[in-house]
Amino acid sequence: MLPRKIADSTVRRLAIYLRFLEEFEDQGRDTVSSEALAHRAGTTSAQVRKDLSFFGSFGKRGLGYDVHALGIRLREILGLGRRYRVLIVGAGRLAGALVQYAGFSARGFEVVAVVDRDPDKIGTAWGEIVIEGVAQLEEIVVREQVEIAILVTPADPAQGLVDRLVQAGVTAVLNFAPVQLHVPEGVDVKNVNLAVELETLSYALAHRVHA
Amino acid sequence: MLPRKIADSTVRRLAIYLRFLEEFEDQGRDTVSSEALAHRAGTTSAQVRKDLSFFGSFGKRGLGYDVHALGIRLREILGLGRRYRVLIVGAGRLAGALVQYAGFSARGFEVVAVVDRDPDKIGTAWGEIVIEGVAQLEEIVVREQVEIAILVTPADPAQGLVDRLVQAGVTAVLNFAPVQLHVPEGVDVKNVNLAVELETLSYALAHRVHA
DNA sequence: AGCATATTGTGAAATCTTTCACGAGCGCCG
DNA sequence: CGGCGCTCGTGAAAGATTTCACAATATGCT
Repeated sequence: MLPRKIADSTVRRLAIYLRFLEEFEDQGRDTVSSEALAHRAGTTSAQVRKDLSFFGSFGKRGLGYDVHALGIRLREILGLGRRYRVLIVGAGRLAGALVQYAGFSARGFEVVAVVDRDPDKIGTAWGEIVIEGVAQLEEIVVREQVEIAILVTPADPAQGLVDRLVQAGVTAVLNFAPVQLHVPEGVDVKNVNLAVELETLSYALAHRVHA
Repeated sequence: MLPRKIADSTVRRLAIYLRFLEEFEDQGRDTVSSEALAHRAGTTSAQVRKDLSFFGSFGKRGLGYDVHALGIRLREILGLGRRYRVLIVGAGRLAGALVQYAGFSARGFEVVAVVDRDPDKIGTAWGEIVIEGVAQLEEIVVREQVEIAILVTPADPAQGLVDRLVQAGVTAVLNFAPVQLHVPEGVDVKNVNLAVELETLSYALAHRVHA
């Protein structure tokens, strides 16, 4: 389960395949072909087979893949066999949407704490979770054994917060702040930037062939 | 302003450069080197120069780029010289966060309507905007001259909704629903899938070299 | 059993993206 | 005004990813 270096694009597709596999499983299908998966995932069958081949050979020639078995295998590969304890930094609306998003906890990502800077928010409850002060950041990371932090703050304080998180032991960060975070070797950061997504759309609109 | 085919990765980086350029402009800096931009954007100076070179040559050798002029040029390239009218489909919490997100309107993306399926939500106001019924989808697209739709619904209804949007004339879609949408030639779709982002993080955690 | 059909697994080829490396232009200073 | 130091622009090389194409193997039918 440990090939040297797998492309990020491959890992993302594996996550997408898993989603459709689960759908097929719910529908009671036993097997699925690379072609069927590819169609659902918006890629090609050769791509699906190549992606999977990095991790072993799971299919049966002439038949396809066993839906259930491949699902298990993909969850294993993606590290989804266990739960992850997640801290959300910043209690704005986007944070609220993330806390409530069922897709996360279904996949094993459990939000265990939320912190914010605003004294008016500290102490208020979001469902099970009571918002704590950002001053307690380090204490919370240790107390809750946080492994993943989701940063949902303005650009300005983001780097300082990530420094504190890393210092406290967090090694994986999902960053929504529109800055490039600098972190030491061994810490993973994934960036999500909604403005950038919209801007690639406007690029496409602007450069469309006008008939 | 019309090179054949520009990589998506390049366009995304241009959007990122623009963000830092604006920051530099606010700081009153007149010029910036490819090296400085690269550092902020988490890439290399050669990459920055190559990205820009697809669209012309904007720098001065020995000096760098004029912050103001390059900003204008990038906004032009990205199609940000005008405002875009955006419809949000689905009025959940994530939609709420998007409506309120200042970054969008600052970049010229103006939310002109929100629709939902839930009769309890229809008629309630979100700031300036009154939520309308999904039945009015086509009417709203025409009335408001919608160009971009943001789909923030569960997976199930997403394809049907996108079919209706395309039929009504929308040609750009930002899709948060965890499905691969099938659209005709000439329609652009960008996908944002938060679960996939987290799963690439858990992949990284699972495959880390355990010292 | 033999044949037709389906679909995987995978090297090799094609394509795409990033990095390298260096010539050339620009401004400053003496 | 000439030389120096800086930084761009870019073709070519390297590296990464995707696509191709086909042998291998499984099933089912007669």
